Amino acid sequence: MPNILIADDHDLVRDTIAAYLEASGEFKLLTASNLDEALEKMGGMDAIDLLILDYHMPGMNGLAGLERARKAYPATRIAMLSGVANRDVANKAMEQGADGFIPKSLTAASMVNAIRFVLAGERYFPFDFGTAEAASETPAAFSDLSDREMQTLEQLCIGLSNKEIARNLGIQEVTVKLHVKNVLSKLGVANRTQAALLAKEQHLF
Amino acid sequence: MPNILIADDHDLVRDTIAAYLEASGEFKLLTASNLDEALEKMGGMDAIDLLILDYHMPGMNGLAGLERARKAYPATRIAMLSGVANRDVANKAMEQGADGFIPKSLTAASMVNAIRFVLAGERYFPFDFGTAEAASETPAAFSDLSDREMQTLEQLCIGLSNKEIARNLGIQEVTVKLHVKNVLSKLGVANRTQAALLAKEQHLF
DNA sequence: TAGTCACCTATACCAAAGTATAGTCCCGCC
DNA sequence: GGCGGGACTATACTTTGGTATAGGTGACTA
Repeated sequence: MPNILIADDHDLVRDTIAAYLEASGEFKLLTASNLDEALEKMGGMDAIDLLILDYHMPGMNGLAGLERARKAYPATRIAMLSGVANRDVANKAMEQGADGFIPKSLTAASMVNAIRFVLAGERYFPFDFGTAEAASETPAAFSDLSDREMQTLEQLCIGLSNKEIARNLGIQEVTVKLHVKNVLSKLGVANRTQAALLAKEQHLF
Repeated sequence: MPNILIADDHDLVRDTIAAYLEASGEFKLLTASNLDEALEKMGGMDAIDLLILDYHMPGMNGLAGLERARKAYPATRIAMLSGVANRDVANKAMEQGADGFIPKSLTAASMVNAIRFVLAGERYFPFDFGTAEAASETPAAFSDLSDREMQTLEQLCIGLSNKEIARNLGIQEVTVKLHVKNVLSKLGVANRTQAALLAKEQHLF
């Protein structure tokens, strides 16, 4: 029977999903409440066939945690679990070596199918997830941003001033102003606060 | 056997929790994916003993949805379910007539106990939840804000300018500047963007 | 009654944010 | 080669944001 290790910081969610999967009689479940605990348990038991990681969980830092897990266990199948991530995040996860992506909008039955799929060696990616719903794909506006503009936006999202951003990026304040102006017009917002709020809402940083 | 209606927009979370509860053999479960659907199902079947509402769900608008549900069904027991809410939100939920508060940090077994509790006519509130963890209680800084300052902060959180805020609150722009200044110093942040981000991070608006 | 506090307004000043225009450099592309 | 685009800088300007100080009102309270 395949061993599955599921890591999610919400005990309730993790335990009930684990119980649901175990009830199917097809899998053996282990759980962890953060990335470090998950990696540790992997070490003790190398017979884990599938590692399921919650996108929002201590130690993850977005997709950085996925990379850590992937490097530590290049052979293990890894699936991402997320309630908020949009399609672009899912795409990036797949690029970074995830074997599957399970949005929490999936039904429980579909999740089981997805897991069977991944365990069979396929990669599971629900291309249709969230299509019709509101703003599930990163709005086109964000992909229009150039590299520098994106970096600037990232700094805006910590509430930094133009001067601080200039120092951090090693450029002049005037240049930052230019980038900020472009960001605002490309995102269609009126000021830096709205830009930061919008980016945060889309879970970009 | 008591009837429970659980409403959560994440199909996966809702279905697995429902399955878990049903597996206990103590309850009969119904589900809904948003508040309107939940209220509708209540109407068709007035034998619902417990309504479980996710704090973040279409139609909820924070605790406004709880109030709607409470008004529509004054006699039904209602519990809130949340993965992010802090203790202050939980307190407010209890004040507004919730009979229980279930953080997702609870274990599955504790949730069942909590539900038994609520169905028995008690009010369930996990006083210890999130005590030791990071920033689970609304930082003191926020409670220092006066009414007007709080209203001003709320407007900041939509990225409005001082002028717009002044118009919305029916006061002069200079006054808004005063409120903003006070908010910044009370929250210990450098500018309006940081204030907005901080408030959003604490899920205040 | 005096004190305190939230709230509002006013004037004034300086710093920061945002706009506009123009020009340089580099790189990839037709 | 010429072209366009991204990144960067510069100058100059207007608007907004944030600080400082001072003063007026009403409400609640010692």
